[in-house]
Amino acid sequence: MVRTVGSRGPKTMEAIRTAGLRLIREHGYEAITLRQLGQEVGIQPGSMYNYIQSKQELLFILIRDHMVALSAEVATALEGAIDPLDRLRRFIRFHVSYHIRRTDEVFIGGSELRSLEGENRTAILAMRREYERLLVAILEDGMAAGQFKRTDPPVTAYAILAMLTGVCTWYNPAGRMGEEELIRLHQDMILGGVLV
Amino acid sequence: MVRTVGSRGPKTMEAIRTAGLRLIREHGYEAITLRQLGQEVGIQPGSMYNYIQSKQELLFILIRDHMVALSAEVATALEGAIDPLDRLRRFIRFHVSYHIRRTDEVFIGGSELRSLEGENRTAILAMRREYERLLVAILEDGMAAGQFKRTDPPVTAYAILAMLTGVCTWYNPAGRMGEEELIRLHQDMILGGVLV
Amino acid sequence: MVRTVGSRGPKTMEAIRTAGLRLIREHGYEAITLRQLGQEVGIQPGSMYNYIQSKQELLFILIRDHMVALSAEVATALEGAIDPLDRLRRFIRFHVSYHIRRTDEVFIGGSELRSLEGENRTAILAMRREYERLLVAILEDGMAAGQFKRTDPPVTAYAILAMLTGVCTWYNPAGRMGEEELIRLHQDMILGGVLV
Amino acid sequence: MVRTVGSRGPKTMEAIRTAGLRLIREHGYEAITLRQLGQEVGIQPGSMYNYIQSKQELLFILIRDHMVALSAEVATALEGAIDPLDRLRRFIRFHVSYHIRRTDEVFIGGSELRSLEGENRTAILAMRREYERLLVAILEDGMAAGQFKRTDPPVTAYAILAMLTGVCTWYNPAGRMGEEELIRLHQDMILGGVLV
DNA sequence: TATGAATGAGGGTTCATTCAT
DNA sequence: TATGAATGAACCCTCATTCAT
Repeated sequence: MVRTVGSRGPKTMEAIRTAGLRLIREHGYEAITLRQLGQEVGIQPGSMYNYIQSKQELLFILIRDHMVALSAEVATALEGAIDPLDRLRRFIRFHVSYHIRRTDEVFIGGSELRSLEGENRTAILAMRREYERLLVAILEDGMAAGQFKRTDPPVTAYAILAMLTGVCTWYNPAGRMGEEELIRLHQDMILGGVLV
Repeated sequence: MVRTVGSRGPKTMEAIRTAGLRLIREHGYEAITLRQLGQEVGIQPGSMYNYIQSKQELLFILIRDHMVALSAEVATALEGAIDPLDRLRRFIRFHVSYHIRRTDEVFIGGSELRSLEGENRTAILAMRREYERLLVAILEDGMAAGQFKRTDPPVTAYAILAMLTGVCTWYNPAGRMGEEELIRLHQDMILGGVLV
Repeated sequence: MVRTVGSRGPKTMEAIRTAGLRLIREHGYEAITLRQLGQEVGIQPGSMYNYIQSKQELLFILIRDHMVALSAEVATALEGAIDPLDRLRRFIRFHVSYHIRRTDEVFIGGSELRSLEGENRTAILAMRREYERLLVAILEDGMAAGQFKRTDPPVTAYAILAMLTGVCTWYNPAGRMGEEELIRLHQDMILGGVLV
Repeated sequence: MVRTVGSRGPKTMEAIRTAGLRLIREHGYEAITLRQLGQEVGIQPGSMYNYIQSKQELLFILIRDHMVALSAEVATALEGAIDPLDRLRRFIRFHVSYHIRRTDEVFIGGSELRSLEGENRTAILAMRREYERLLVAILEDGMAAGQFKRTDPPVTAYAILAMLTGVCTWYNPAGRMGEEELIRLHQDMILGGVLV
């Protein structure tokens, strides 16, 4: 759709990233072709190789950059907070906020993991585990402090992450629910459940 | 790997389904080839066309049959229950149980929706909406009865479904947590949250 | 269209011939499939092999039978005629008449010759040459008798045959010109040309 | 056979056309494969798609270009001639001459029409009708002028065209009859018939 | 005789990738 | 940097043919 014809230099790489994110999100990594991508960007397929080494590398870059940003931003979001309950609230706020801001990256980062090969996959999985560990640690701390019910922390973390990450698949920013309300709803659900 | 050599007739169709589910789950619909599938089943790729009309149709059949089963079984699971709280507990139990029993179908049913074309996609989306409506209705009833907190029912339903459906991506039946415990954990989380 | 479902025995062979003629004429030998043919006849493709040895053999049979009939009938048509002019008139009458009665055979006999392999092709070509020789002989006799202009007999024969055979590609029996008139027109053209 | 190794750019397209004409003429459109064609041209089958959109389009291009040339050249051939008899002589001369110069195009243009799909076929048929109309008009004019016998002009035109077009199937330029003699023979046959 | 399932070869076409210009 | 032409592998799918039942 958006076709930056004749884009040159650094702008081209940016155009490749943007178009790549959108196309892969929409059709999946295996389903898209470098021809499609080139057309979207406004260059010939062969020219793509001035910017990327391979289709696989493009996927890796997109996911890795997203994971790097996620790690950096979550650190900022939790900065200074010590109380487990406070940290959990902040974690939820950050995660939801990030996931509706960068829907494409997040979605791809989950669904296209299986298309990553060898070391690429290993590297990303390590970063994911690190991120998950943050939540597990919060839960453990909260349980130790007697604030949270005693459960299996990793499993509870997975359940929570599944719920929080889900927003990137169905949340519509133009819909009737605003970001703030969405965050509250998730904080309430996770902290207190549905019961009155 | 498992090669049902010389499988004939109806057995072959069943072998195609089983191998198809596993392969698509593992590599994705776009990534697998009918050669792979044929090899797994123990027949030539062309012979597949005695059972399916196209690769696309195979995907559709796999997802559709899963949705049909899901609809039928959830009805049984909720049968006779009237109290919204009871219905919610049963819904969670059923959903979790089904999702760890039929991991492949469930995973594919979510991740490969985008590979369905035209009417195939429309048909499946309709069935999904119908299923989601069940949970929305339970939430609405419970709120009306004053049992559940007042929230946006569809959004809450999406959040809950995301959490429950997540089990198919990470739950390991051979791990230290049994099915019953997993169900309880989810019932507790959804009903009462993490707070003490 | 006409589907003789469950046809048995000798009727089946006849159905194969008829359907074969129509389909090959319409789409060409290479373009049709035994599946199409089977469907038209009302049997499975495999069952065809109870009647024919191969697709190639079917083509051969269809063309050969047509050539045999052509040879037999032209002999009858010329029987008793001695005068070259009389023979030529009869030849034209017969050729036109046969070619609008058995359009499919005739058309296939010309256009699908190149699809005949090895000996099959040789055999048919021999029969064709024999048939052409008839006309060449008539022309030679007529020239010797001073009735026809002196020209190259084989070339003239080819030219005449091209004109006469053409009717099977464009003549419409339901159109405004009847068979008798069509025959006269060709007799007149060939004998006297267009000039007054 | 002739392999223009390493042919680049426009030369390749020309090589595809030439080889295409020869192969299709020899084996028929349905019977040839892009692998064969590629080998003849000296490129991989897939590379063909830098020049054509599909096998079907190649056929269309070959036939269309021939029809365009035919139309253009016949106009030149008839230019300035008014007398119907003169026009008819010129038409015969041109048609025969063109048909023995471009045997492959002409043969394909007739025999592979049935392999053209949808609009492609419609377009070519329209061009053919236009060409045939030229001859019909000449005949009508000549009859009106009292020069030609009164007959059904379209049918007579078909008969003449069948004879004239036939040369492309049997004429051998290396044989004992030269082009000029061939033209004369057809002019004489059509104008005056075989009778003395 | 007829069927249904299978084979094995191959057909048109696509695509990531390369490279001379 | 960008292009256009090429490669080579593979993909989905079709088809003549075989054969146990």
